[in-house]
Amino acid sequence: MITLSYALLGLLARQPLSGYDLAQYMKKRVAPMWSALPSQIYPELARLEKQGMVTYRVVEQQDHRPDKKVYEITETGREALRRWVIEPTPVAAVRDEFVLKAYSLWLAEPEQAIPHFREQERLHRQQQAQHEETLERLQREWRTALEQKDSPLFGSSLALHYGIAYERSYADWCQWAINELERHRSTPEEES
Amino acid sequence: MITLSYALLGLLARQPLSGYDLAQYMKKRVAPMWSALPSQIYPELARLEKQGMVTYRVVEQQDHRPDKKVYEITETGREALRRWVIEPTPVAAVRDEFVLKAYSLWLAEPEQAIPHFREQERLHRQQQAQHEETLERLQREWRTALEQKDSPLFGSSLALHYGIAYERSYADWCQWAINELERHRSTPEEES
DNA sequence: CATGACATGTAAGATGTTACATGATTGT
DNA sequence: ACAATCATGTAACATCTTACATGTCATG
Repeated sequence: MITLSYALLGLLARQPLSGYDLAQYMKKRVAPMWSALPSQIYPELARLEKQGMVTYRVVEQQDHRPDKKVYEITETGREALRRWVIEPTPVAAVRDEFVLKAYSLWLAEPEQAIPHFREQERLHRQQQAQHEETLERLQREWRTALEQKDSPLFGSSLALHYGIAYERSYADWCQWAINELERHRSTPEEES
Repeated sequence: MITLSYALLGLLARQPLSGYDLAQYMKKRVAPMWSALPSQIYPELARLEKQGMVTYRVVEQQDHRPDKKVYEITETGREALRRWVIEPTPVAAVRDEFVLKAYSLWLAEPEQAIPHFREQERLHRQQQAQHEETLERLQREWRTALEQKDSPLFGSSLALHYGIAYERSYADWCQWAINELERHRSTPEEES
């Protein structure tokens, strides 16, 4: 079982969903932890079904919209997920192309890099704001559930807090880098 | 050209290195940005050589140690690296198995998860301390070079600052989560 | 009249990991 | 005696991305 399987089971443990729904969730809600495209999700769901981790029923739609398969987690799937959750995990390897570019930035003109840092900062602040909004909505609507460790919302809260911290720290780094780059740019002028 | 190529070129732009050296660097210094194993690095170096991005000369060793190929970046390689550095970059997708487990933590007993959070916190604080040490060493030994935007050490500084912020934010999240988990554990007792 | 939402997939290719192979020297 | 360091790779496998295929309805 690959990690993606557990991402899917983690969503299905909360509610039944179609492959299409799962793909949407992977883009939005699960984005701070894992990501996958539909072309990987559909075959993986078929594999989970063969292994007895999920079942599905075909739901016919109105308005000539295509039929959909709504997947549900089985007790076997729930057990596998429970076991995986409490297994030890190796520290995640970071793979960030933008930071890697920063490492070789000394080869280029700072002026050309500054707009890219501004854009990254903007996008990460935007993502941070979105997570904060989601968290606040959960807190307003489900105050009591968030206090129960056995509520799915407790898991959502943990993940959202991670996402918020990650995005803020990333955006702050961009801001700091822009400052450094601009400081360097103005330094030669101080010679006069 | 895959991202790994630029990671390798980014190291070779600073000094000539063997494949073995590069593999060591990828494990330590480049870890906060990218990672790769020797089995991927060696074939990739061969491809870079075919493309004229790097050259190598065989260096015979003493003490019956195996010969090594010391790679050097070419002007072509340096130009490719320079162009890549100032290209726009899509926001990096996060893929963190531990955070994904947190999302489904409501299915398990918090007591079983707490030690894993403690271990992750320990490892991330350790990594943070190591980056801080490296940065301080650079600052002590190369104070003037760090102020020059065209010095490799400027790139190192950017990357190290990122790594430090990332590790601290991760460790802080673990600490916060442990607190939450312990609070939940003690809550039932407050009923009396 | 084109794009996007809905809905499910397949096929080919790129990228990354795990396991294996060799062989001397130095440290525990 | 056993593992680690130095040094370079190959082969097989697992995973992920990109491109393609199908068809209707609503929106701009």
